[in-house]
Amino acid sequence: MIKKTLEKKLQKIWAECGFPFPTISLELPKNTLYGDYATNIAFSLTKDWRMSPQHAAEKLCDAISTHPEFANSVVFNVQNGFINLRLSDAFLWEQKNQATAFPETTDSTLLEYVSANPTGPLHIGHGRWAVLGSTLFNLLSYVGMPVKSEFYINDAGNQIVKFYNSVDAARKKEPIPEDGYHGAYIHDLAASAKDPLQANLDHHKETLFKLGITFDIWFSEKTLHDSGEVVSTIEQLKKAGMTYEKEGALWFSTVQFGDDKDRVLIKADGALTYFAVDIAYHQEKIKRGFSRLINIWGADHHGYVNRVRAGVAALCGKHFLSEAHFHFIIGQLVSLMRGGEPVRMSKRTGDMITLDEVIDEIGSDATRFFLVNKGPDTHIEFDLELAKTKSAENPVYYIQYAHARLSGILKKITQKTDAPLANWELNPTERQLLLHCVQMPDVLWEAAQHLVPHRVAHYAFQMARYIHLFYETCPIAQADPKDQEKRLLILVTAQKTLAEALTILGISAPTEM
RNA sequence: GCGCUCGUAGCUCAGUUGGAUAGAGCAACGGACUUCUAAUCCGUAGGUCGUAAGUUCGAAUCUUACCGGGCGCACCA
Repeated sequence: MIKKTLEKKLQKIWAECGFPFPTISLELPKNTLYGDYATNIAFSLTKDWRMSPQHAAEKLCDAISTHPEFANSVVFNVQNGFINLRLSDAFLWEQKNQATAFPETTDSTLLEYVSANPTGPLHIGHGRWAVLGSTLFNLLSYVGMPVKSEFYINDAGNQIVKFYNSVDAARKKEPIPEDGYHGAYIHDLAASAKDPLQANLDHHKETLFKLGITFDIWFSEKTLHDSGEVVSTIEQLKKAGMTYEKEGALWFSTVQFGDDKDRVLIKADGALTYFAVDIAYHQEKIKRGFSRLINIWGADHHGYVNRVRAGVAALCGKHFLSEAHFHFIIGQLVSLMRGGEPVRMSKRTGDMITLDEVIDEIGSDATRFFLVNKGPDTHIEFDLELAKTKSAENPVYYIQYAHARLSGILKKITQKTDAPLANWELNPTERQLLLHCVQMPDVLWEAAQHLVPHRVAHYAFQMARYIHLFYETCPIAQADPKDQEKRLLILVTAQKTLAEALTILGISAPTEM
């Protein structure tokens, strides 16, 4: 990781020179003319040092610019108070061959996502959480964080009863209860002898598999009831004095843990609330040894975040109030349009487009890219007609084409590897591409730290841009042997790097298109 | 009404702990295929970063108020 390494080096050397800074953080200048990295440290010194940022930066730069540690690797210059760093070509070549060692993480993470009710088919919103979750999972795994993925199956409770009643009614050719499920799929389920819940679940698995998604753990809610976990969780809360009775119900005072009001655990009719089950579930996760929980939820459940967090904090320790140990990613909903008209997505109407249909229409790669390319906080408006007619212009093809083009060259030209590189000087296009390649570990590490999978998509797109430019302006077949050798090495690196990014995104890297 | 969230180019969206002249794609316009794949590249045009204050060397980013969209506010799941 270049950036981290440079930050540490700078900090160390400045400390030796008598400038102890707690941390140095490098940023990527917007304008690449300034350099590859920059630091604004001088701006924070103006008061103490009683000098202008420019002056302070020059002083700091003097201390390091001739340091042997940076000889042949970094060129410094000061502009507008910023200290700019430019990496040498030799350094870039060296980095290309360096294996990345990501810092070790002690936390063991459980990533729960999708967790759709098995009472109906998955819709595009589920697709979004699914793609976000699986990309995040790939990302965390890639940077060496221990992580397991889990799908929580809501196979108990009221909705399940209503669901079974609906299918039963359909089987008996009776009208479906008012408060039941009225989708057309209910009749399909009724026509089959299979258990309808299991049938839905199998269908979920198939749909997710089409997107290349599998889960480490499928966790059944029913097992929490059967094992007595829910009851014992409530007992535990009672003993801790965190519950009280009011109007015939048992309440949990979650307010003291940041919730805006207290919540019912056992209703006046003696039934458990979903909340009671859910905190038992989350406690169970921690009992299984996970020290960090990440949940991806739809925005329609965001009002639920605080009470679950409060519950977990009460049972398992206040550190779960912190995002570092219990993180929620709230995915905004996806509005599905067809020809400018909104498509309703309710499971109860029957008038819905399923995730399955979307994947069949535009393909897994495009579906994944479209859903992961945007931050989870944005509201996506997705027009199916538009997606179909413009599928050839989808950025995912731009990226895949970049990979295919490189493959095309490799098919025609075989690479000679062993000879030492005769010409390692980089022209701007070559340099841009190689630099971007060796920066991947930094990008992935930071994306993993901030839990922002969409940054991987942007990285891949940027990579494709540089590859196309390289392809257009740096011929290989007709280049002289020195350039050819050098460019082939860059090409192989770029192709491998892009393929890795695509793997994390769960998108195929075709060798021809 | 309260809470969460979003508002950046005509459209869809990036913009990293606050940094240098605000960034892409699509759409529009003009160029580049006798070449390793033109699903590409180059160029032009496009902006009161919702509005108004505040914080400071410096704000799209932080604070407050308002405007507008989405979603939540159950002894449903």
